[in-house]
This record gives sequence, C-alpha cells and structure tokens, in this order.
Amino acid sequence: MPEKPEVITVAKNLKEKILNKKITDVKVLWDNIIATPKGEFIKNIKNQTIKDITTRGKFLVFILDSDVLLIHLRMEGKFTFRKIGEEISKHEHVIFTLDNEEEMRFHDVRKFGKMYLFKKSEVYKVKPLVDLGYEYDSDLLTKEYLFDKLRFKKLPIKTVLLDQSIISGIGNIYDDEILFRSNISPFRKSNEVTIDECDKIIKNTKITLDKAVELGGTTIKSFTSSEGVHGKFQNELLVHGKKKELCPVCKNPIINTKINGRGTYYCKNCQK
DNA sequence: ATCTATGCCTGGTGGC
DNA sequence: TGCCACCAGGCATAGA
Repeated sequence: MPEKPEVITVAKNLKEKILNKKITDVKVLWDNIIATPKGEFIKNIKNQTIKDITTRGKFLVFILDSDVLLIHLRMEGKFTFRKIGEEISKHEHVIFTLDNEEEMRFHDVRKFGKMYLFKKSEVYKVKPLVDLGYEYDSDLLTKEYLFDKLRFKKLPIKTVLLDQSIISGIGNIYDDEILFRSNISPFRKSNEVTIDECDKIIKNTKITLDKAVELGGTTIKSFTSSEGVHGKFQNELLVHGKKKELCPVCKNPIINTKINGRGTYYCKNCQK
C-alpha cells in the first residue's frame, strides 16, 4: 500500500519518464476510478502537457497547462507503459495516450484508485486536498500542533496517525514503525499521549519517512513504483509484517493484532 | 464533534 | 485437488 515515501518515489520516476509529454487522449475503462464527472474529465484533460509532477499527502499531483490531475493509488495502483495499441491487461483501467507514441496505463487490481481533475486555481481549496493535514516534513508540524489534535480523541494513537487530516502521508506500515521507534503502544488512547511523546512521534516520523524516501520506498506485495523498480526500505522495517519474529531490541515476540480493523504489529515490552 | 458501520474490489488463504 | 467463504485495507459517506 503506497504511503508517502512510495508516492514520492512514483512521482520522481514518472517525472523522468513523462515530463513535458502531452496527453493526446484518455480512455476510461472503469468509471468508478474517476471521481470527476467522466465526460468533463476526458474532455478537459485532452491536449494538456504535463508540466510537473509532485505530491500532496498520498496524492500524486500532475500539474498540467490549466488543470491539475490528482491520482490516489490507494491499495495497489501503479503505472505501466506500453506502445499504442498493445494488448490491454484486465487490470489496466485508465489509458493515457501520450504524444511520444506511448500509453501510460493505470493498473489497479482492486480498482480502489481515484482520479480527479481540477482547475489550478481551485485544487487546493476543495476536497480532497483541502482536508489534508501537514506534510510529515513541514516546519508547521510541531509537538504543540499534534498534542492539540490528540487532546480530545479517545481513539487509539495507531488509528489517529492514519487520519490524513492531521498528518498527511502516514499509512499502516509506517504507523507501526513510528510507534515502535517512539516506544508508544498502538493501543494508547490519543488523549493520554503526552507532549513529550508527541515530540518523539514527530521526530521518528521524519527520521523514518526520510530514510524510506532515500531508499525508494518499501516494496511489499503490492508496491512497485513503476515496472522493474523496487524500493529497499523493507529491509529496514523493525516490526511491521514481522509475524512470529522477535523484537529487534528486546527479543520478545512481536505481537500481531488488529486495531480498529487494521493489522497492527508491535512489541508489548518496548511499547507502553 | 467524535466515532462506527458500510461499501468499494479481487487475489490469496484456510478450512474441509 | 477443488470449492468456497472470508479477509485485507484507504478513504468517502451515512448514521449514531
């Protein structure tokens, strides 16, 4: 499941491949992926050039001539590149024809991905971007900010760190890693997290995500940034996915449990 | 305002 | 071996 480091990696790879290419056509093979009215999406995107590719939260942000294309990969979204007319696989749902005789195809087994098209002037003023909290590396993300957001919430800290309106970009994997590195139990009620612990969470978020970005993200099951490209952060994971393994610090067994429906890994001894 | 339940999806898994 | 019910999981939405 692509989180911020994977989305950044995808954006970098796409930028090398398709910057300044023009989208000459688009075919939508699965309507639910397009969150903007389909006819409007297709009509408006045609003949716009890709001027830049960046990210906001877990969204890929394609800056076009007059519009901005947002793509959320959700669980398994990825891009494949094929020559025009090559056979379309059953998991390729949106086909962007580029002016270099190539097609950029959105491949998504679960069909959970979402795309939006907005005018540049409004994209940051409306949903979904308007609801996003600070980026993990923003100077505005302070311990006071986080503490204030947690104060009245009774949900477990694990759940609240997944709330994109507080810090944007953390998903289920890095959530577990951040809490392990911060020695905080994922079950801890958010309103019982201290300001010093907020400081730890923010610092460990920056350390963990920066390192993951440097290593090109985490490649497990569903994430490859583009064909043949693999991240290396999976080698740095300390607890997530470590079923039946021992804590790298204290050697007690890592617990695999479920918190508000999310698979969760932690060390009962190290995290309080 | 906060929180829970549901729907969206399909490949993989586990039970028999 | 084959069938099938069940599950993961980010996020929007509706309802409590």
